[in-house]
Amino acid sequence: MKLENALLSTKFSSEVQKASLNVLYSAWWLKSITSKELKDFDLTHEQYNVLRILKGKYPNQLCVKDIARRMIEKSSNVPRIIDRLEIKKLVKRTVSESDKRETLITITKSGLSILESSTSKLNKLHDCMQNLTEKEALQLNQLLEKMRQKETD
Amino acid sequence: MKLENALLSTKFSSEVQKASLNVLYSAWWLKSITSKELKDFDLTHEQYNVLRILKGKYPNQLCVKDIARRMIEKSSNVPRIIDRLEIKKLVKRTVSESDKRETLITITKSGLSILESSTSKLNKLHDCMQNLTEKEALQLNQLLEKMRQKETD
DNA sequence: CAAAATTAGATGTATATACATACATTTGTG
DNA sequence: CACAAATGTATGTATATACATCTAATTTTG
Repeated sequence: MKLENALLSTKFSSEVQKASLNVLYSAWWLKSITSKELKDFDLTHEQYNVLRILKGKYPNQLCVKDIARRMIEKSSNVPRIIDRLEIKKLVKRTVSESDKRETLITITKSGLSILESSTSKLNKLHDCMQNLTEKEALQLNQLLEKMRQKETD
Repeated sequence: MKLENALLSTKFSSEVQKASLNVLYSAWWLKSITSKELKDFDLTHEQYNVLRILKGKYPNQLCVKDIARRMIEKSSNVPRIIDRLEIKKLVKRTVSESDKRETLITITKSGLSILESSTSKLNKLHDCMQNLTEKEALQLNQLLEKMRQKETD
């Protein structure tokens, strides 16, 4: 859908301003289609993201701040997301021996299993909407990174 | 910042998958830099968005569902955002005469004034980070719309 | 035209975001 | 080594998201 139809607006002051709105809308769109799939697994987008990060380092553990650093949305409140995953026994908390301030998070067998099946479902969705070629995706990545150029590194 | 550095990850299964994460991260990045500016005006991103929509039709009024249809994030709970704007006297609610189910929302003088000054601040921010040319922005818009191609219209 | 279905908006609940603060542990410095 | 500063995590608060439910008004229909 064209942005004009999605927002019922035709008044954009420039292509640059329109691009900002387009990025925001596209992110909402992506989140909402994936969340719909994750619902079958009783996972939120953010819970899935934490599980995915933990799996990336499995069987190593990660502490809360290391997870936070890898989150897409940096202001995510990771301890609270962990709370919900822990209740569902998808992760385990242990106090770090080397630094007792740190809480180490381990993904459980159950967590790995639910991550695997949900990822496979998301990949199927992804294949269905493979509208962009790899070359176009590369171009999109370059443009987004150029947009964020001034970001404090 | 490159996505690899933002997410501390180098394992992307494809440029297409990376593009999804890049869109999500870019949206978070855009929201967080604009929210920082809006804080001076005691406005959230969503409150600002509602005011902007109302101004677009000013001096005409809009009912709640017409605002909702123009929101970037379609799942926004517009009545509650209106609640907060109403407390700050930036908008006014009136029951529609033609259809008493509808609530008509009017932006107040105070709302217009705060919108004007916050918009001018955001535009300044925008100028500072004008990294994309109009041509690149157009290309970005086209790629995002191609990505969303399968969207049910 | 009365009953059923639909629509508009408000409200409730769980989770998340954004940010502040509190507490415990660790590190740095005199 | 004591004590201040910094760090890691948990927790509190306001607002938002996502979605369900409720009420009132309107439209459809039989």
